[in-house]
Amino acid sequence: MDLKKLRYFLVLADELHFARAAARLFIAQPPLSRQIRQLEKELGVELLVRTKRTVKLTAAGEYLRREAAALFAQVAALEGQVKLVGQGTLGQVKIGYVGAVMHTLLPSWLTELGRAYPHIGTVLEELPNQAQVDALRAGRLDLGFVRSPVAGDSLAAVPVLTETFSLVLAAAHPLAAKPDLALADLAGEPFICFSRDCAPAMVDAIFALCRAAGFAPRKAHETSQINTILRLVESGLGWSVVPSGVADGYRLNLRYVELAGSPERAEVSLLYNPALLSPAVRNIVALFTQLAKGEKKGR
Amino acid sequence: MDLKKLRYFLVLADELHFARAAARLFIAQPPLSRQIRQLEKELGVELLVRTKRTVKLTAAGEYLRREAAALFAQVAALEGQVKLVGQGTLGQVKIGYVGAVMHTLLPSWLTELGRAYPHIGTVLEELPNQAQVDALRAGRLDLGFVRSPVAGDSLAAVPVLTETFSLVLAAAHPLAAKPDLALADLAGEPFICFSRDCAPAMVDAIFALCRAAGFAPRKAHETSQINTILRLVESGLGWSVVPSGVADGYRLNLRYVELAGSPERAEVSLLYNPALLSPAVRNIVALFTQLAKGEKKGR
DNA sequence: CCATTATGATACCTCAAAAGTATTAATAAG
DNA sequence: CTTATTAATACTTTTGAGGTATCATAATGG
Repeated sequence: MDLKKLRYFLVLADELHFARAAARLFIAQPPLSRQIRQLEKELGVELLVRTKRTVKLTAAGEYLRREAAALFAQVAALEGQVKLVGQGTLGQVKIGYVGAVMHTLLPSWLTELGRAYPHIGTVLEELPNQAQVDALRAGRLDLGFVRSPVAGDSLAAVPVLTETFSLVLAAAHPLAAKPDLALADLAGEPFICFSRDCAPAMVDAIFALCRAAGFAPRKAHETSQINTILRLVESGLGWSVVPSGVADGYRLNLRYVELAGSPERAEVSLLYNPALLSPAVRNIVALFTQLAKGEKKGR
Repeated sequence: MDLKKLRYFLVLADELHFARAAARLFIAQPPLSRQIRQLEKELGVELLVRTKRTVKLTAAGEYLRREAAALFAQVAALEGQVKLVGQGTLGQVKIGYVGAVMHTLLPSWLTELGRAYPHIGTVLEELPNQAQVDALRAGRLDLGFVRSPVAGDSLAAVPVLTETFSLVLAAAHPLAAKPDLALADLAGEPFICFSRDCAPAMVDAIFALCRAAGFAPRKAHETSQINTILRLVESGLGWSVVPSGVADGYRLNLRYVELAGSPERAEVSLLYNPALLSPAVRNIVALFTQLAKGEKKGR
């Protein structure tokens, strides 16, 4: 069964007159007669009763007429949707992210994404840096928000957020009350450290900050999740240094001291695989690059 | 977009190899390449990335592959269903009936219909005789259960039920207590009559019964619904004669006396329009004719 | 009742497009 | 550097869809 034959049948079912239907289809009457008979032969069913100079649909014809119309609607919808996928305005995009960005730019950027491309769906997954890099290479992920720079060759990176670091300390800690609290004050205190495996560049930057303050931190605990670091700090188990942005995200009993004086910065980049660049991902990268420019200007 | 091209694409998307896909489609490789490129041109979208000796689907290709598979499933289902409609095992049939048969054979016959043809749906409508005849002629109805015989030329009738008549009287009526109650006893009493317009043959038979008993009934009230007749009789407004079958249907305070002695009979026929005979209706007529034979043998 | 008209079917021809064959270009592998 | 693999290209063949002319049949009008 061919869509052309079905289209012919639909017009004929509408006109119930071979010559008029053929005219509407811009073909002559005999080919129409033939196509319809072929369709009937294929289906093994009479679709029309041709009698007494008048053409009438059989029960099977009525049924086909009703259902075929629905089928054509679906085909048309499918064609349109494939075009939209090709243009990158329809689709599903898998996005990975490090936990911290959920407290900074991700929610508002996803809102913008929904506004700009309402028919693009997202699958979101919080993942450590390296897992995202692997997933992007393998095509299991379309986009990643990672702590940059990453070693990833073959992956493209767009810096989207640059943050200062902040010293963080339990509000209940004896030193928290000190007005001009600085990094050097914590030289002897236990340090809660982000895992170097997950974001080496960021950890290196934090250690560089300490070195500039004249000491090497005493590493007491290590974890790969910002949330865990802050909970440990709040519990009085030590102090830490985190990107300043997370201060807004978690409402805990903590004292933050921004370390804006030093040149060290924590950077988040948007990562994607240029070899597997779908139109939707291309559009999103463009949108997010634009948003990143706005953020920088906005500050 | 053509189903043939779509089928080619589906196989290619499955194989991701032009030569193998072409072999599976029993065509040579160049025509397949051409058809796929035509499909891409029609849709205005790249469906495949042909690079590095390896073929890969784009996002649009992935989308089309998924949706096209569903589309083919629908087309196959449609083809099957049209065939079933042609065979008369799928469809919807409009059935009219006079009220009385709802208390005799209709419920059990519809159960049998559901068992024999589970995919045939029915639209049931209680209608007087003449309305059914008109609707059958106009094609608004496929089948009718009527009091026969009917004047209807051009309609085919199959007798399906022959009933004796029963005299009916309110249980509270003075005469109801009489043990050997007969028609002649009611000569002077007011008679509740079925409308002759609706089923002339049946009313004529009832009057013939009275004439045989030696009197002409004194018509007090007239209605076209059995239910109304029985209610009026129960209220003591008069007596009537009805087909015996209805005695089982209505549980009212009535006394029935079967008039089996006379040759008069009430007959129900299955009526249909042979000019508009769909396969489903043909099957149902055959089934019901069979059931009617069983009923007759069963008695 | 016959001539006329309307309508779908049939016979035959034409042509476009789909499929086939041979070959090429490009790339990966040894 | 050669060989093998794979899709694309050029060209030919074949199929089948569409066109024209005509026929058969049934409704319509005088």
